[in-house]
Amino acid sequence: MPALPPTPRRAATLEDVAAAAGVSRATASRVLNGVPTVRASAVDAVRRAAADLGYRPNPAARSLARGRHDSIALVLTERDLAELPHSFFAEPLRGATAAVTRRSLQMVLLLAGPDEAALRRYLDGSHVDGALVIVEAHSTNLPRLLRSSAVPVVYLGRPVEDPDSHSYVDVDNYGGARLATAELVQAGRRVIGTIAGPQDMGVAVDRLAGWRDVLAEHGLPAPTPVYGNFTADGGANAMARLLATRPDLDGVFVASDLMAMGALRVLAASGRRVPEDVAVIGYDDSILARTATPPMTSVRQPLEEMGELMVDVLLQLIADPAAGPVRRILPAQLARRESV
Amino acid sequence: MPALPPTPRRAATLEDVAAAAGVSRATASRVLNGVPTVRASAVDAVRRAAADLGYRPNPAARSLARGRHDSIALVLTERDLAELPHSFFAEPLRGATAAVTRRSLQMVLLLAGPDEAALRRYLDGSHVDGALVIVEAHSTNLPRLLRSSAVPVVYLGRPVEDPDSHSYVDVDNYGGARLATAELVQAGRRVIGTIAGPQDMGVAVDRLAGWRDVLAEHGLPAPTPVYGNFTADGGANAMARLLATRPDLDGVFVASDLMAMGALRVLAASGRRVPEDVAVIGYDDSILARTATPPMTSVRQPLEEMGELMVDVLLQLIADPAAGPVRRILPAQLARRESV
DNA sequence: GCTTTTCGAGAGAGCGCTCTCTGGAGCGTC
DNA sequence: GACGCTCCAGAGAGCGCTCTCTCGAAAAGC
Repeated sequence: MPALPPTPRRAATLEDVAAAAGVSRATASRVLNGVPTVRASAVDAVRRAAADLGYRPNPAARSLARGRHDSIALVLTERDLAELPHSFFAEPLRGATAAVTRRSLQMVLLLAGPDEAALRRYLDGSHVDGALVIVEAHSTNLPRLLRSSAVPVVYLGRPVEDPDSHSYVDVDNYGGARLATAELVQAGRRVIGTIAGPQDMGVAVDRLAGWRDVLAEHGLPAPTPVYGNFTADGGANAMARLLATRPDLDGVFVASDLMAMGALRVLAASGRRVPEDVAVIGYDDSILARTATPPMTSVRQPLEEMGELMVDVLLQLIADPAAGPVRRILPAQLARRESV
Repeated sequence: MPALPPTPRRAATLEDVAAAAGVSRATASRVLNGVPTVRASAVDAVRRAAADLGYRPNPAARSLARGRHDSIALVLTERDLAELPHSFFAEPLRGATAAVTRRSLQMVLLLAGPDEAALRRYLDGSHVDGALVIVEAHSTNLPRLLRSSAVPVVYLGRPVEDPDSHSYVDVDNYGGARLATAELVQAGRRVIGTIAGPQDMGVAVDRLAGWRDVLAEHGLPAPTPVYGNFTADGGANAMARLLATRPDLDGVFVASDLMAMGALRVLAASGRRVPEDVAVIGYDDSILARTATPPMTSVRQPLEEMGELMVDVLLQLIADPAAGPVRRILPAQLARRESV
């Protein structure tokens, strides 16, 4: 005769809790959901029974019954994950996850691959209550695709096309560039160039404008800007071109840390010392800035805070989809190090 | 009289599809799940109806009925997300997500905060079918906590304690260190030091052993190793100490790129050129290595592949939990650049 | 003392799907 | 021609929870 099989260790259900507490399933549900119209002794009994049985509500059943999911999607692209500097998605991710956890929601990770339409289908397929999109704005047409999707969507950064019809959380790029340029001026630099990003990106346009305006306000001449593509090599090329035009350069504002790494390499190769001969300020305050030689001053974006704010905005939209596009712009800061 | 309310645009259910196709719900379900015993004409009708109605199965209902979730958890820690070099989680994440998507599962992101027990409760709470843990091994006691959790767990990297009772995917750290050291020997270096990691981490122990063994095999003396804590500043301190003991150093193997950044800074400050005076090899092949001045040779771990493999292993364990701990070790490679 | 109101809680109908059970055709067999 | 098979497909019972409906009992009102 075979030994008795071990107790199947089925997870406790609400039914079990109700039975153990001597109340109906409905009452147990009320207690666990904080409905106030329950006699105190019943509340205690249910709480105790739930604890004793190690009861955890089955989220699938709950979601089915409620028609809500208590989970939101986080959309990243494979490309960005591979190429973006560390902080760009790690920090917002951290902020968003913290905010989501605090509200006991869960976050589903979605990697948008080449087939972005699949993503739209997924979002319309009633899996999540809303979506957070953290991708490089210009590298995607997600905003176009997701417009009028079944669930609300919040973007990190202003979408390039038709920004007014989307909800987003952004940082003040113009202000950040002003901060950096003003710092260089304050340090006594007089020939302050810039390595700007591609001008089909709003971010890059704003940063260029901030640099230009501060120079103008101080009556300083603006060297012709050079452009990079937000890569290290692009930054190196741009720096070489800038030095060719303005060998007397004594300061440079670079629109990203990654480009600044290339720029530092070229400055070193040309025999110039940083900051003695040329002061450099990057943008992003990424790990690259912190570990550069010398550690580099850089414009810091409140990325983690942005992630949290994205969740706030998304929940607001989930609660009231008609609240229309919500836009929030946060100020940039300057992380001062030894390159100025 | 109020206008008729707009059609509620309720999502199509299986019932709707079945009705449109003129079959029962059961048959529609069969078609959509690829059960072969269905007449061809019915298959067509159901497929067409599903397409017409834009039918997407409700995952909550499916999960409830099947008792499976088709989703796995990805566990990261806040700390790691903040401090680890870019590639350390981005690449495995990418590999894992790709593998998960390919099998049309979904990935739920879990940030393990200070309260790691909450994580255990979550995993036992029947939300996911299994978990992937991508955290710095020594910074956590997750393995202890998650042992005998309700669902299978696969770790990136060998857990420090009691590794034999856990499933993991790791890379051959000893072999990677051998690769790097052999490269330095081959380049004609004769005084080859190492900046090792904390010796309470298995990874660091293995890397140190690889370096030592290769030197011994070539009959080269091994300078006393110096230790860093896997930070840039730690690497800088270690480098300074190493130079103090062995001013004649002409090669150094550093157990992480981040520490190598600090080392490069100190080498530059001491007036030594890389690679002319001292050759440097890092570990991780992160963006730091690629953007360093000069671009640095580094040991590359197949992190993306590891992420994919983790998913394979996890699915295998979900299918057969009794398959016992599964261990997989992948070989390291060398990414050659200009620092040797 | 009887009716009305309020409060607390049970019954039970779903939510959308899966999957077992059952049964009707259509075919071959003796 | 009765019987047994195989092949398809419908009926319907859940999966675990929420939430409306309903109702008894206690409190309040006249």
